[in-house]
Amino acid sequence: MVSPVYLRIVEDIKKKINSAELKPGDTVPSEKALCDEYGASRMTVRKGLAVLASEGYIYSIPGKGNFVRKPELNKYTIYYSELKNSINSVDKAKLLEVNIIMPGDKLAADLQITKNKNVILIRRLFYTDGEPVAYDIKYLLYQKGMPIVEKEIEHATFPEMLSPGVPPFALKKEIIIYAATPGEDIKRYLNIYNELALLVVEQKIYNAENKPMGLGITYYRGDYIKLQGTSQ
Amino acid sequence: MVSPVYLRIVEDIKKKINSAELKPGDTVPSEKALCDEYGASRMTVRKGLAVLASEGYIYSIPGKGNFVRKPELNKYTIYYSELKNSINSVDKAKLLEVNIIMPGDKLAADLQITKNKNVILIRRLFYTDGEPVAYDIKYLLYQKGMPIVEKEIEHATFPEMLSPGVPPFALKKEIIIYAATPGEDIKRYLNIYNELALLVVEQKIYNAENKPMGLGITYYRGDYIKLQGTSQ
DNA sequence: CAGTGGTCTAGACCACAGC
DNA sequence: CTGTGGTCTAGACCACTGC
Repeated sequence: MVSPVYLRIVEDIKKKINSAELKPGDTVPSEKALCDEYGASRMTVRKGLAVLASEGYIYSIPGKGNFVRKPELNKYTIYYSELKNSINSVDKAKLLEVNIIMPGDKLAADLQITKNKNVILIRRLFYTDGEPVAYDIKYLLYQKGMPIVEKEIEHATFPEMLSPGVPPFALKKEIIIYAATPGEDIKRYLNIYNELALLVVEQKIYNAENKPMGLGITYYRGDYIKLQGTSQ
Repeated sequence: MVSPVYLRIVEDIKKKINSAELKPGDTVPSEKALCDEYGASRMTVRKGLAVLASEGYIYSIPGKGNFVRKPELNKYTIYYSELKNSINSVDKAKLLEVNIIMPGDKLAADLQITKNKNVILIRRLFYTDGEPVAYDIKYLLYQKGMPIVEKEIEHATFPEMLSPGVPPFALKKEIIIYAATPGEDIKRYLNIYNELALLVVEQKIYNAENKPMGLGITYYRGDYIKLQGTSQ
């Protein structure tokens, strides 16, 4: 059970980078030098370097060499869905309204459509342990094959509302996260009687051609939700 | 200017996945079949498949084949630093306090240390256009080479406070995002006179051995900051 | 010019799936 | 057993860099 040569190269170079023996900007030993050091063929060495490159540790400049990359210190990965995330989870959803509306100026601009195009509006309330914890609004462009049945809409996440009309791999998504104080209507929906902050998450879905397919806004009780992100 | 064979393989298979011709769970044509189809050697075909695998499109099971992966619909990438993010930016920081303290129960547990260990406390106020927009607290374990000079601390981000004692590639980080209402002290620091929500971002930094190195909490005026994340 | 990385081949041997 | 992917070699030719 000895690990393959290319993985030993990967591990050795990772160790040198993590221990600051190789610093950002430094050149990694040339492929020829690594061939000699490990007694390996060039393709094997290159496979190891390809792994390091795909993991963001190094990059290469043709004719010059391989170099240690500056780590992206500010990059985090976060898993978010309206109904489930790493810290909290919604156990029930109630459909408040499904309707077809004409967009106002802001919505038409957000969805990059003219104001005479119809938009599907979906409003829901999310519950945890019987308590309302979030108020959710979605605006969707109509897609072929989109679920119109209320049963299907009620517990669907945003991408699920669009598929199977749109294959999921082709979707690009964007979220914007901020805090706000609730207006009177949201206070009523979420049973808020005293001062309480909302965590607001806006979701925007684009198709493969970067055309907006839908906009979603979810207002969470601030004492209910926490989002979590990790680096690497 | 013809693109290399392995990239043509990558693009062709991506197209098939995005157009739902290949669905999650489907098998990609075998390496032998792709060799025949493109008139290429096996190593060239494998290079293309390696790219698709590293980008999350496919995975392989030895002895069985290559398969289309289910897309991670809930995964987002977010770039966050206390002082700068994609939508807003801090232009000035004021150091309120640098001190050495004994941790309370909660802080000791968070940092996984005993209560008799000293912790460095740093409190700052962030400004944009002359207005205070965020209140920032950091708790750090002392590291060799850590900057003690106030000038250096004032405008440093969390990872910068720890390096060069800790090489940046070795750091793992975690953020937790939530909304809250401000207490009296924060209202005073941030000039908040009426109802206003806070966006709170907790940062935790771990070294390569998963030992906590520091905890940071930043309280942003809700009308100031928006965090942005994108999929893919 | 020599040294670098980028692409590619035509084989090889291995371990594992499934019949 | 055949078919699959996983590792590896010893060459080749190309384009680019820098002296």
